Amino acid sequence: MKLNKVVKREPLRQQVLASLKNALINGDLTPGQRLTEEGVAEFLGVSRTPAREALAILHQAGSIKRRENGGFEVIAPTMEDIEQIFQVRHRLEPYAARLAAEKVTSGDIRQLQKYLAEQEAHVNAVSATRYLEADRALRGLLFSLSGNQQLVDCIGRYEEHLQFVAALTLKDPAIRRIAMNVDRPLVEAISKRDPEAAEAAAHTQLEEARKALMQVLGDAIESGLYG
Amino acid sequence: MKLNKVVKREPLRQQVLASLKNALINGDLTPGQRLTEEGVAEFLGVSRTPAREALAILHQAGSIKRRENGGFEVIAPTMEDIEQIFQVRHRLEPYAARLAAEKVTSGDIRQLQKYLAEQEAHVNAVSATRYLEADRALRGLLFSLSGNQQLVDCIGRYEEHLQFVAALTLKDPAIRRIAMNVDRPLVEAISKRDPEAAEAAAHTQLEEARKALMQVLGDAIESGLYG
DNA sequence: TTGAAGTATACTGTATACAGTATTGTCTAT
DNA sequence: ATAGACAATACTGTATACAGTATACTTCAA
Repeated sequence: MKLNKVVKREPLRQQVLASLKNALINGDLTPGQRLTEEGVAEFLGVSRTPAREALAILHQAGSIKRRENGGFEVIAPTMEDIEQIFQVRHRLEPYAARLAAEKVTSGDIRQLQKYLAEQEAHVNAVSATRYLEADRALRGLLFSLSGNQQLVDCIGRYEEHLQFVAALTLKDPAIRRIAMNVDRPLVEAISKRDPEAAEAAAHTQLEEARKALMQVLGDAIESGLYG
Repeated sequence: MKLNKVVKREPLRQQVLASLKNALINGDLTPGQRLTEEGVAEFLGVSRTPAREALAILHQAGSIKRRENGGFEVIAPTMEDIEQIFQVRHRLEPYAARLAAEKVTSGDIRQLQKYLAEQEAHVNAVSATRYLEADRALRGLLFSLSGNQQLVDCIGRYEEHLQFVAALTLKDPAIRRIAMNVDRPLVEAISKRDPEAAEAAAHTQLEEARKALMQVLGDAIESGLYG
């Protein structure tokens, strides 16, 4: 039997999807922006088929919505959406943190702290990119430590809707510093394998995050930069 | 200006998707079963394109998974998956029930009770179809009464994974009768606008449902009818 | 009988063609 | 100048063609 090729060529669809997701996260695609199959296809130099499929997946995931007459547009979460998402987060994420604290291994703890250090290192940077990457990595690991894949999937569902607003919020180093102050205790509680403390820290962290996001979103809407 | 046509023709993709979803729910497609673009297309008399898109959506939703070498297969939730889903349900659904009890209107209550009566009417029927329809309708309404669309979406994420096993479980009228015994108090608590009682009833209901599903799934796996 | 090679088959990924529809811009007649 | 008709444009929905690849099958040789 022949071995599989080491290089497994990714379908174009996946590459297009990755491009679009990336653009959504880093703000190249802003809420309200129009997207058509042909436009995406042409821009990325592929045919309509993979573009169409990537858009369908994004649509299914809720990151974009169909326009009245053709095309899609990037979703612009309202303040109400954000409030509702945080209600759900309060139900799920502290629970995930608790489970993680019960199951975490020493290796996991090292990795969590590595991500945290990575955040610390970029907390005052001009660009928030590296900070955000470390943040996403840390959160991803933390949730997966819960050992409950269904829980991770549920959390993943709304994460994407938050990313644009979160990135907007964390552009400001001052807010990053505040965020670190509530991230540290969470990692610490998990490192001490203290489920109660982890759950409490997750609640605190969410409350801070909610306040910051609502503030920034409110300002953005008011100044007409959004919506 | 001309009025929009009243009849807005559904894309084939949607029809294919609906067919497949329906087949998943009522057991025409059983876990482990193979699905190919061409097979679906031919069976439903459409070209590969809409079939492909419907499959992509199902895949994205997690109802089917890609096979090693071509095609998809219907997902077969393991006992662990079900346990994990119920952990999530315990976090979300009692909360949704609580919110619903706080916001429910008299009209909603009438509708809930109508669905409950519909369930009662078919609890001993030979086919579980009508019972299941009423059950889905009731749950859908109940959750949407929470007023939190993000919460509804999260709940919707895993619902599909449960439906096959739930349908299998509720084939047995005896289990349907047990289910009614825990459904009634929930609707009652909401009708009384009692959030505490609603939350508690939802927990109880979930615990009963979990036990029943695990039992049936365990038997099915043991007898090799599944997996 | 068995192993190896070559061939047929089945399926996906991708591009492209074509039809249908809504919107927009333009031209003409009044 | 303006209303109304008509053409151009911009999309999506759907079918289909074609290439690439993995699997199964068959055939031929030792």
